[in-house]
Amino acid sequence: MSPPRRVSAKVISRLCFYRRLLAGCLAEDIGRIYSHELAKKTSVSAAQVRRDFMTLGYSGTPKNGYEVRALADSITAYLDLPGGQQAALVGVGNLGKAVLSYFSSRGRALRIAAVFDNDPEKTGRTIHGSRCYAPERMPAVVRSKGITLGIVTVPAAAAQKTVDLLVGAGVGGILNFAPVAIETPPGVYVENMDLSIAFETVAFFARKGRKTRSRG
Amino acid sequence: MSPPRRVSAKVISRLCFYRRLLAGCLAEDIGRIYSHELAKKTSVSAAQVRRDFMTLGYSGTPKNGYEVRALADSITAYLDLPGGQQAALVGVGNLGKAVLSYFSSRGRALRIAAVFDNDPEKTGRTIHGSRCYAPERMPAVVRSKGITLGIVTVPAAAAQKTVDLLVGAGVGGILNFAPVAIETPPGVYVENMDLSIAFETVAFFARKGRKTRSRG
DNA sequence: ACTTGTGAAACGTTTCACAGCG
DNA sequence: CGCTGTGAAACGTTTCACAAGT
Repeated sequence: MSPPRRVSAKVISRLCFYRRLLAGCLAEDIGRIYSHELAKKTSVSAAQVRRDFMTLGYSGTPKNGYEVRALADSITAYLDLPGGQQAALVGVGNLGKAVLSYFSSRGRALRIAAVFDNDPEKTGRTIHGSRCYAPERMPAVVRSKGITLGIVTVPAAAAQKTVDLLVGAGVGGILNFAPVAIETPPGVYVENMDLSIAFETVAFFARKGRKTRSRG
Repeated sequence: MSPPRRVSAKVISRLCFYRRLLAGCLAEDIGRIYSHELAKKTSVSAAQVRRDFMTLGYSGTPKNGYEVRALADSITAYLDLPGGQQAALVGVGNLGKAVLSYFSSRGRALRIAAVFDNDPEKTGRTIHGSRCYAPERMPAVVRSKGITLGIVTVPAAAAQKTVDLLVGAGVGGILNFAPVAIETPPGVYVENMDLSIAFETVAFFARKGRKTRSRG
């Protein structure tokens, strides 16, 4: 029951995954679950599952395993900010629109509160429920809506500039879909989702045979 | 110059990234490059860059660093299958379409040769340059086109069934966008791109301040 | 002086294995 | 018994640091 000083991104990703599974269990009226059952559904080891839960300070019982509802609540208490968090998406092209529609039907904990695009055709309109602004308005909008993270779906050439704008406006995290490495000041978290690299990596191993990797 | 028996996915991802940068260097007529210069552009350490290149069996010279063209060719020789590879994309929804358009303008080394969807409105038509088939035709099409990897952009509920079909048809790798863990027989490589989990993970660290993570 | 290539150390992550408990 | 929680071992990855080349 001694949580590590600094939690790794891998642990956080897995906690997100467990929570999603537990929500499924609740929908099926499963009230209790063992670490090895969760392990099976997530393709990680049972020991890993138990160790991840050490982070939460939530304990199961040897007799009954974990109580699904309490465990899910415990993960949510750990992961979510009580007041929820707002995100901005920048770049409403093909990929941006798809990501937007993917995220638009979410709970209140995490919402895309604004989107930005430099196409005047798009600014002023509402896309998948989010208002579209010109990039110049980023500092003002980010601040007024309390946005804490940015999703970058602009072309590679515009990515660094976009990130600088977002960071300047005060966001603490970036989900970067642009196929370039971006620079941020220390303290700003960056997660890169590079579709091309993922594609090429799978292609390489498709002929070599090797185990699963997870990103998320 | 002793390559490891089994190369990790991380190394492969970085090699893909280096190659892309080197292509940019060639476009700018940069003929030679040092490990620390590449390191700067990729946000990895110079030692890491050099160690990654050990995998290739390509050596630079202490005097001049690496020759860009030769290094890029060396990476390509290592990563790409000489005859190229064909991919199938399954699930032509919002995300599937975006991924398709993202990958449709690629070189000959990696092509989406067929897409599948169970919507009769879509089958028979050509979407972003790829012919759309009904899922039943997967075994035949995969075999006849020599497809070696699959991209899964179907809803979570259909993911495992889709993967089983793909694997049954003979693919050796899966790029999985569905938000579930999928099972595959040993020897089939799986890379998970879970957008929701990435989003939630960034949200968590956006308020905690921590360094970059890459997936690809 | 500047590089590269690399053994060895440092660090991070996962698994093992077992005490303790209902 | 079969489970959880966890110290310790095993394994994987990155960085350090330096010999050697030019």
